[in-house]
This record gives sequence, C-alpha cells and structure tokens, in this order.
Amino acid sequence: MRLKDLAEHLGLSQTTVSRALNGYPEVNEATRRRVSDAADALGYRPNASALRLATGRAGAIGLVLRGADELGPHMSEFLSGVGSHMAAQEIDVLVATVASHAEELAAYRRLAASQKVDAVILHSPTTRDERAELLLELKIPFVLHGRTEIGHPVAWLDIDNAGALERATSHLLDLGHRRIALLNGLRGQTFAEHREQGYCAAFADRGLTPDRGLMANGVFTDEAAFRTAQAMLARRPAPTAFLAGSMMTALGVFRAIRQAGLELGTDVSMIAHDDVFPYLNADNMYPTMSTTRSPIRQAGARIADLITQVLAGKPLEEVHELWPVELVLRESSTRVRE
Amino acid sequence: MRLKDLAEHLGLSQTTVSRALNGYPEVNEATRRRVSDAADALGYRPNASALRLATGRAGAIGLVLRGADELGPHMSEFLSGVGSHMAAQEIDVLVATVASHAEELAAYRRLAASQKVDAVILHSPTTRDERAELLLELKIPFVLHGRTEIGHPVAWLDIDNAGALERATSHLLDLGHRRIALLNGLRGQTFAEHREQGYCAAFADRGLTPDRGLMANGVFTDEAAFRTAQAMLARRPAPTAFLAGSMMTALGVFRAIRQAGLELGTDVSMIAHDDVFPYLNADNMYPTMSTTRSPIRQAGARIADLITQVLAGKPLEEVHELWPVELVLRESSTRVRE
DNA sequence: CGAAAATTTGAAATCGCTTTGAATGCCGCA
DNA sequence: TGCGGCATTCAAAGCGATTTCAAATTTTCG
Repeated sequence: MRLKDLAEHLGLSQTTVSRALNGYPEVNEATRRRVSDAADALGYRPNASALRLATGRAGAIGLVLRGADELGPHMSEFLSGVGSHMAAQEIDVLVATVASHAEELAAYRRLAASQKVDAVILHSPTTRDERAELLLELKIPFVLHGRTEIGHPVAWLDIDNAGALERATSHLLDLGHRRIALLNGLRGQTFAEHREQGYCAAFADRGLTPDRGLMANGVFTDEAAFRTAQAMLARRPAPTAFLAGSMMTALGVFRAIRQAGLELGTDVSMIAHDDVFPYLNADNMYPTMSTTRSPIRQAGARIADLITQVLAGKPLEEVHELWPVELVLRESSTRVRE
Repeated sequence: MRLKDLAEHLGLSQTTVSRALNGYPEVNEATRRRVSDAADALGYRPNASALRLATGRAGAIGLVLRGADELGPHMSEFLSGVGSHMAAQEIDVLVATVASHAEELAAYRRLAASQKVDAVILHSPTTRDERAELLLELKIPFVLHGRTEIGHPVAWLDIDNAGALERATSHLLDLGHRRIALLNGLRGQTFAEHREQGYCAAFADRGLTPDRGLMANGVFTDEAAFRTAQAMLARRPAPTAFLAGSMMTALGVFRAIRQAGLELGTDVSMIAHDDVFPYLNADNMYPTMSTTRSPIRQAGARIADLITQVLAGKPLEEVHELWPVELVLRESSTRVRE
C-alpha cells in the first residue's frame, strides 16, 4: 500500500492525501477525515525510506555499544528507558556494536556519512572524550550520558557521582571507618574520576587522607571485584569497609568477604552503587545492601527526551542535567568494629 | 557528498560511479580504481535512505524487546552477538522496546507497513506463539530464538533445554537426590516447557515421579527465586537440590539457602543454567556453581548468520539448529546428605 | 580494411514520499 | 456581471541512490 494507491483509492491526488495525513491546514476537514479513515482501514503507513529521503530526516538515533564487558547489564535497562520514549516520537533506535575504540570511531563516521541517524547517544565518556570531539566535527548532534571536558559545549545528563561518593564515604567515616576501600571504574572514565574526587573530598573534609593502596580501578565484574577485594582483605591492617562501584562488584566483594571468614554488616561494611536492575535487588540481598542509588532506566528515558530537545534546536549550553543520587542505608553498613 | 558530486568531481556519470562502487563487471578496471580511490579519499558513502528506496531493501533487521524484566541481563549479551555479525554485512539493528504483548504486535505491524526492516529476530517464544503467526501473515521473514508449534515451518535456533535438564536432573538423581526443586521460567514459554519435560523425563527413566510442589514457574530475578526457594525450604521434607533457571535465580536460591542456615554444596545442591555473562562467572562463585551452560552471545551471532541465509532465500525448513548444552559440574552439586 | 562483437560509458526512468507553484471552484461584493 | 480573495486540490519537481536501455568506443577477425 503506497501513497499512490491510497490516493487512487480515494480519488484524490497524492499531494492532498499526504497533506491530510500530515496535518497541514489547507485541507478540507471532511477530506481529512475521509483520508485518515481510509488510511487506518487499509493500514497505510508511509514507506520509511521514502519519507526519510524526502524529508532529509533519518527518523532514527544511534547507540554504539563497545564490548559487552564494559556495559554489562546496565545497557538493557538504559536501552529500554531510551526506547520507551523514542517509540512515542516515531523515532527508532539503531544499535551498533563494536569491539574497539577505533571501530567505534569508524562506526560514527559511517553513521554520519550515510546519514542513518539524526543524533546519537554517547555514553561512558572519558574525561576528554575523543568520540565527543569526533561527533562535533561530524556535526552529529548528540547527548552525552556522563560528562567530558572538551572545548565545545555539549548536551549532557549525568548523575552526581562525586556527591554520591562523598556522602557514602562520609557516612562510613562517621561510623568510625578509616580504611575504606574504593572499587572504582577504569581510570580515565569521567564517572570514575568524579567518584574518586568525592571519596577524597570526604576524607579531606575531616582532615584525613585516604590510603592510596585501597583505591582500585577495574571493570565492574564479580570476578575482578573478587580478586581486588581478596587482595585488599589480605593486607594488614585490612580495610573495614568497601565502596563497590556496581552491584556486580558488590557480589564479588561479598564473596571475598565471606571467603576471608568475615561477615558483611558486622566485621566489614559495604556501600554499593545501584543502577537499579529489576532482576537484582539491593533490598533483597542478605544482608540487605546499603547503596547509592540512581535508576539508569529513568536516565535513559530522560536522555531520549533531551535528544528531541536538541534536535528541536535547543542550545547545547542549556541541556545539562545533574541528577542527585540517593544514599539508601541498609544492613551492610554499620559502625566499625576493630 | 552525494553520488552526483563524486561523479562530477571525477568527470564521470553517476551510473558509472555507482557501478564502479558496487562491483559491477562492465566497468573498466582503471576507472574502478580511480573511482574507489576518490570515494575513499572524499569519504563518500551512499545515503542510506536513498539506497534503501532504490533497492527496496531496508538494510536493517528488527528486534523488539518487551519489558526489561523478562529479558534482564540476557539481552545485552545476545544483542552484542547479533550486532557483531550484522555490522560486517552493513545491516543495522533496530531495537524497539514495548511494554505489553499488544504493543509488541502493533510494533511488528508498524515495522511491516513502513518497511523499516528486512527481517526480525523473535525471541522468548511461547509454545504456540502469536507473534510468529503475525509475522508470517505480515510476510516479515524472521528467525526464532527458541521454538514454537505453529502450522507453518519457521526458521529457528534453540538450545536443547530438555536435554540439558534431563542431564542435570539425572545427575542429581544419581547423587541420591529425590526432592529436587525446579525453578523454571514462566508457564507457556517454550523453553520452560522443554525444561520441565527434561526434568520429568529424568525421573521417569528411573521409575520415579517428581513432586509437583517442587516445580515452580516465575521470572528469573533474584527476588522471585529467593521467595520461591525460601518457601520450598520451609516444607518438610525439604528439597535437597535446586535446579535454577538462570544465574540470577541462582543468586536468589543461594541467599535462601544461607538464610535457612544451610550450606550450598554440603547440605543442599544446586545446578543453575548459565547463559554466560562476562560480568558474572559461575566459576568464581563461592562455592563454584555447577551449571548447564550455553553462551547466549554465540547464539546471537549465529542467529544473525541465519537471518542472512533466510534473506538469501534458504528454505525455512532447512534453517533449524538445536544446540547442545554442556553440563559443567563444580562444587555446588554433591551427593545427597540426609 | 571494415563490419560485427565486445567493452565501456551515459541519459533518463524509477523507488515512494514531500513540497512548490499553479489551477480550480466558489464566494462575496462592487 | 465580473473580479479579487479564499479555500481546496493537483501536477510536477525534487530527495539520492540504482538500473534499464541506448550510445559511444574499442577490439576482433574474416
């Protein structure tokens, strides 16, 4: 069913039918009704490629995922947040997966050259993100999930990682902990730097300095966390508290604690960052897990929103959102016990 | 940079340039070289919409995700498997998210009507999957991840869930377990039915009958698993072994076991199904987890492959793959101890 | 050498839509 | 009656690629 068929069926020109369906004012209300009824009845929908070619809009946004390891379970949540908002706008989401940084850059170049997307979502930025610079150069609008420091203004949405870690660390310090291990993300990632800043700030506020040996950078897998935590617990004096970068990290740390013959929430404390996965609930862990909490799905939905604003022409300087992070105290964080 | 521009730049017609780039035989080798060099140098890539319109191929496949709860962490792995293979073919992956079954059907109708995709990947089928029937009716080619029983032949790739559970159950029976709890997926899902069949078959082989009260259906979240396992452990006599439907399920069961004051691998055994997430490793759990193992990422990559075969015209009857599932024995499954 | 065949190139039609610019019909009003 | 103005409708020209069909050039060979 093409526009032409529909037009013939109705005894109208393509022009009129097109206008009727797209809500142009110069078409008779009776005609419009007739057209849109027929379109519904016949299940007409414009051919996407033709529409895109004619309008010059791709009607799609891109999301490039690099290696599942880095993304882990976050992505499906984030994606469903994005998707829910995009569907309403008749914009689809193109997901490309790449293996390396170089491939990722190439992917953006391809997207730009073939004009497959109107904008992209950029995530997991580094402090000075090369991809962001490339996107600016390619003139692909984008919204950044996170922050980066490059010359130009960019649209971004981020959670207050520094604030979250400052509060979490402060809380542990207030409970008397002094040797607090930080299992952070990879060095260079903006969020990891911010978390470190927050962590250090809490110490500094109290005239204390953190132990460098208790600050680790790595991927957020149970395995990496297990190894790191195990090594740290073997030190003397051992840390009395852990700040875990993600729920997967928390699982690994938890395992290390048990294997060391210690008890979480009694001998050792932990606060983990929780992106809120529906299939893994901090509240249902045993003991229940204290967390810094920020739903990643909502962030995805909001970013989708911001993308449409950017595409509508809103100045990038005005598209900045810093979301606060809740500190939810549960059983895993308790007063130090030496 | 349009084809026209490139053609003018080279002093050639669009026809020739197009042919040169698309590998048609009737173009002089010297010309072809000249053209493709220029294309590379200038970074020319055909406009995707125009290309699609002209060729009638959408150059994309669709993947509709319904509610993150059902998918959980599986999807990002699966997706990266799919994506890696599709990128090579210059086919992109369109991900749509929907909230309900009805929305999902509507999404397929939209995809069909607007011809946004050449094919789709259908996953998590029910025994008689309505979506599969719709796709046939809409004449959208698809490959099913899983199996379903509808009138027509469909292309599918599935893992041998029945075989996997039969072996896992048999193993537990051989270890002397008789009260083996099965934490299965939702009723109606094909894989859940298959798993139940395998489970029952193992009992039947030994002239035994499983306890219906130990067969539960639910979503694969730690929370659901925890509740179910907790309830089952409260029964008398209590189950001595668990078959967990996923790694998330395993975490929940594990927690229930500990909370009941029991020890996994000693008092209670468990075998979990492992889809192999890079961020959660059965080998690194404590105790290490016995699993039925089948990497979902590979399945995604292979399905991408099958899609291209189907699009190339391979008869659906010939596109069937049943993947065996490994049974990996580790510390969590031991001889029963009454 | 010259006609036929083979090779190489190009002009124009096509894909299905939007949008420009023109045409039609109808009304009111002088 | 006639004409400007308004409300509607339409024919045709894009959008940027592929592809058909024809033309130009070169090669082959009797």
